Amino acid sequence: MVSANEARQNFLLRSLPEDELTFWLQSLERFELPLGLVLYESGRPQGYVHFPATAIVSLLFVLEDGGSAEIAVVGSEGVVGISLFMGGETTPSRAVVQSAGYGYRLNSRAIKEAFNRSGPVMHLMLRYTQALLTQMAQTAVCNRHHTLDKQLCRWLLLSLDRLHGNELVMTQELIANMLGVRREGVTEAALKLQAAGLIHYTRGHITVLDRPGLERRTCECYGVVKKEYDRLLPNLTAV
Amino acid sequence: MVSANEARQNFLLRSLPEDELTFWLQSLERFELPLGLVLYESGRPQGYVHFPATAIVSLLFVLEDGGSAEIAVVGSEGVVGISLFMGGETTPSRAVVQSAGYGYRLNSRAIKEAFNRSGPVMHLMLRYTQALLTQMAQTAVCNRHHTLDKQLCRWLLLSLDRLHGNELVMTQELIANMLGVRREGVTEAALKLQAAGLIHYTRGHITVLDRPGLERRTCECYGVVKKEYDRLLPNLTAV
DNA sequence: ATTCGAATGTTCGCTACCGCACATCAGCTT
DNA sequence: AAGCTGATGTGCGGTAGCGAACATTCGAAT
Repeated sequence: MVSANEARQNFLLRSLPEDELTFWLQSLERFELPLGLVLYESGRPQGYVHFPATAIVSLLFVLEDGGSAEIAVVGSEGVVGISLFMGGETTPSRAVVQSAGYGYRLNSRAIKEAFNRSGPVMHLMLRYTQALLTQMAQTAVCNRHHTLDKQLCRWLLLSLDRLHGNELVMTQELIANMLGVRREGVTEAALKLQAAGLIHYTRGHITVLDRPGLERRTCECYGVVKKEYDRLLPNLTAV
Repeated sequence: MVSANEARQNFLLRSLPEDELTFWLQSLERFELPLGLVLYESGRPQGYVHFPATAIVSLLFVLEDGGSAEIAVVGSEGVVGISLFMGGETTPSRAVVQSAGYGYRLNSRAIKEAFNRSGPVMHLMLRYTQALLTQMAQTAVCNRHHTLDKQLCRWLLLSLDRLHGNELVMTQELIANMLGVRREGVTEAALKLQAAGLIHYTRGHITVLDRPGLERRTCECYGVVKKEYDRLLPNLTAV
């Protein structure tokens, strides 16, 4: 059993109609999300949707040869497991905890019932899904056209937006997996950003020193996605 | 006014409950889709959703510098304009007719009403949306990891699946825009495929000679997407 | 304090693709 | 049948990122 105030740490839960939230509290469970936990594996049925509170979850597509790429990040603004209400039950993607924390989970039956029972719940989830869709699409374009430097900036900013504070616990190896590039490439890009005074890092910790600087250096993709999230999910940033 | 049999050229329309389809027929309009027509421009409100019958529509993301990348293709299996029922009204993407033909359009109010009125309609549209989402995500990974050769194969196959016949009317310049690469790169890749006896082409026309060969040469991305479409949209291929 | 393993830094040759310039050519127009 | 225009072929130097091998160093554990 979770309190309403706890649940409100997540934007979607906070945006539910009052009576829905109250009803959900019966089924919501707090759920720890340690770094690296695989919430969903490609093609496997999912028992729960997860609403991150303090954690960040990456959605990854994995290739046969082990290559991978992050297609979207989900933090306290969203929900992991949209295929449950979209009707597909599974997706070909993997969901991995990228930044440790906790969240709340709701079992598959409860989310489906709520989705089908309540128009406002449905519309909220669908607007979020559309935002997620934009993030995925913009990531695709970014993969095609932008340099690793800029993509790293974008990635840092996306993560930062989903965290409180300005420090990421994250090795370059993991970032490389997310971006679908070589670790050495990340090292090189990170060195440049550090030399430019934008970030500082030590093993497994990245501190953002100059956020506006990062925003100036990143590609337009970050802004496009952010703008779309703000448009589709009003009051998202007004926390 | 469109007849039920005409409308059934599109998979989603064909999959509607009988009474829904009958009701839709009042509002459906046949709509010509000539090559290059821009159905939606990024960020512009959309008055209609379009159900292609014989045409193929590309969803493109366009960058400030004019760079672009196709994030998904929609043919007679789908619908263009999901943001109308997803609730966002617009998307940051552009929809362009990639292969001329026609389709049926339904005004924004009618699709929203149907979506909200009928559970089966909603679930059908959402399952399709999830399939589309998979296509987008897999495209993102493919952009990152696979060679132009393989991507061209994937692209040809995706287009072929949405056509009757084995000839595409399409210049290399356009394909380059879709894939987000240089035209010369497409020329080079196309030459290889032609040399391998898989395709034959003259100015603006590509004929696929050896489809199984293309399937052998493409990356796994094609198969992943196809499998997911078949899973989410049963009876799609049983035409 | 030492040790050890994981994280980071560095180098090398290589490949795919870019951007540009230009040559060629098919097929439509007149 | 000549001419034009858009489509395709080709060659160039340049670059970002790859893959592999290796050097270094932080910091946690003993």
